[in-house]
Amino acid sequence: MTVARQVSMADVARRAGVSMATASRALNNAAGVAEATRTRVFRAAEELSYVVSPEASSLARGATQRVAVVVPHISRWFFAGLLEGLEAVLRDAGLDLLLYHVGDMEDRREFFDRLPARRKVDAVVVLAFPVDEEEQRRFQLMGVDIVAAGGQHATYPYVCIDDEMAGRQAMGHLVHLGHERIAMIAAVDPDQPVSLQQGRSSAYYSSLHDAGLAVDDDLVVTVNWGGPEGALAMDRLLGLRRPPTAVYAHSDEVALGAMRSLRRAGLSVPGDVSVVGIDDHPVAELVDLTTVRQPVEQQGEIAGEMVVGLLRGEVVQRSVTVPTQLVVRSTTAPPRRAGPRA
Amino acid sequence: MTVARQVSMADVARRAGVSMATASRALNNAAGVAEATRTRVFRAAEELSYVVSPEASSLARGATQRVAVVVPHISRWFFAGLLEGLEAVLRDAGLDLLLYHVGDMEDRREFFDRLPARRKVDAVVVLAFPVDEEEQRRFQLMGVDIVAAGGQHATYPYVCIDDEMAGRQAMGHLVHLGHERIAMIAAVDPDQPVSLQQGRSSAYYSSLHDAGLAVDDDLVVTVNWGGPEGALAMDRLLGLRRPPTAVYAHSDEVALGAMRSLRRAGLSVPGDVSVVGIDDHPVAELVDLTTVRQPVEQQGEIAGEMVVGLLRGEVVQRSVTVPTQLVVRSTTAPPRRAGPRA
DNA sequence: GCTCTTGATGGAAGCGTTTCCGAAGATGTT
DNA sequence: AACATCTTCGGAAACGCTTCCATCAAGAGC
Repeated sequence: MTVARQVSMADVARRAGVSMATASRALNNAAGVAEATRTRVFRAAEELSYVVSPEASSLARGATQRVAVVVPHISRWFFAGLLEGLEAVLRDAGLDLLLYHVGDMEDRREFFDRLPARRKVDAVVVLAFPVDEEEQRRFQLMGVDIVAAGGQHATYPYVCIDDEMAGRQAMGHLVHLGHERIAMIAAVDPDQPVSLQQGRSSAYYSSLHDAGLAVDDDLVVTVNWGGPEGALAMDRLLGLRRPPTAVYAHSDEVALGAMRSLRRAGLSVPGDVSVVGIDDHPVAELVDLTTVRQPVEQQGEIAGEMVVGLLRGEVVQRSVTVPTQLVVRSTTAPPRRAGPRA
Repeated sequence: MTVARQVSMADVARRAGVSMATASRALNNAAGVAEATRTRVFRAAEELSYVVSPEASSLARGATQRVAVVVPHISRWFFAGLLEGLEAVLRDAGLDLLLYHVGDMEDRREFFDRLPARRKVDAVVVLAFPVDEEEQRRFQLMGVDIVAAGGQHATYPYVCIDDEMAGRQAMGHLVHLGHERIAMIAAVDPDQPVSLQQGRSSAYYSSLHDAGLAVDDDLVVTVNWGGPEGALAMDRLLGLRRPPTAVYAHSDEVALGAMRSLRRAGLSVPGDVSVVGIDDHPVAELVDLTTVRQPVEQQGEIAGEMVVGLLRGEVVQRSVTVPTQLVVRSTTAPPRRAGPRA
């Protein structure tokens, strides 16, 4: 694998018959370069297939043109979707995206220890996790811009959905159908210090309250995020003396798990019990799951725009909340007169 | 957001009472530094909470400690999984990961034009897409190491599964159950020049052949990758005078789509028709889909190890093929004596 | 025709490391 | 005691670019 000697800006300048200063200005489309000169420089660069050394450029300029993205889970649909949106706008803006997976607390410590290495990036966007005070100080110290996505944040600009609202859309649907014994399967991320989606839970209680329905503590079960965990939760609910006629799951993945338990128990959905999720995960459409849609890529894009704005020194909105929307498919129906067979 | 003046290596050197040369050597654990001196330098660095400037370091050293990962789809499970594995080993090796989404041909051109900007990365791993000759030359020109994952590659080291084998495992299962009219829903990526997963198709024909079964062209339908597309394909198959009693889908997502069509048509799975996929997507478990499992994260990890090896100048295996495994769940069963009701 | 702007250009000083090379002590050999 | 060898260390030249500042030429204004 032979590598031609890297052609440097000096080569371009020489070929174009100008000084390096001028070559640099021309190449960067900076002001104060005669049009003819600029063209000449560009041609020379073209001919030598020259491309600037980002290292040198960053070093001299003091900005890296890179932004770090910190995610707790890479392959979970929600995060992958955010990432996709984010990448698109960052790329359009000529920014490179450094990906960091920060799963558990250990990773987190390491990340804050090692990585925010000075000047590695100009900004970082943290996806769906809170940043404690000490960590905020670190960020501040390294002087990077921060934006958060997928969860609201006190200190930094953020984009997210209104979880409470999303939850109420799901619950409202169930209530509206006439359900009175509604269960909630709440999902939490074991590796995160706190849940960012409190709203999803509180929506349950407020909806019940608004509908004049009593809350039965047996009907809410909290599990770690994930399909199999959702199934476990459903098993528990099915073991109740009076099982629910409907279940509200914090996410589609959890809902899917619940449906599996239902299926294996020989119960029909929505005949015996209705199920509603949140997210509108691509598979929701494939299994005809009623859910509340949240625009995922769009959130990523907005976060991206915030970063770009910040980097340009513009003032950006402190927060934007994107709307969610109930999508009724076929896992929900009015309750049986006599509830599911117990 | 006030930023303290960046402390440089000169500060550290001064504080430790040594020259920059020595400080640099000490910090890099290079040979030829007295133990006492090294300790002193480290302490000074610690006290000043010094961290090297990656830009300057790269510039001087000529290596970036960064690797680019090029993916055709970020949020598709398979790629996200690869990414997850890859990120983990790259991170352990102290390498940063630059993410590039190269969806269609347009992106691709842009990528090769702009991004391989000299020195942005030390290596690139391309996920599941072929690299044409011109593009190979570009790579060579920029002198980076390349590894491929999720598809075999003629020129670069790669890691992948044996698609033919995976397909045969799926088909073999169907044949073994006694099916004789087996359909195939082949999935292709419209944005990619060629399908990297030819083996999945050829397995169909060879399995049929081995079983002494005739091929009926009506039974194979090719669609773009995706659940909804799978559903369409199934609709077409159901329209046949003699529909299949089993379908082999190129992926779980496609299989899921097919199942939706089946369900909507009032057909039961596996009662009326059996369905088998490939991948063992997390939801496969939740819908009890029979499938062929491929270790996704592991492939990412292996690709990562290859990169790390290459960067260390070691010789790495030209290719590694990870094993797949049939996972029988409940979407497959022997055919009805009289085929599905038409 | 002669200053005054204004616009285009070049010189050169950084940016923060790494690393080649030589200097100096320290150690070991006869 | 003189000399060769090692080890440890400092000086200084890259690395490839950006940008401040000065210079210079050419129109503008009188």
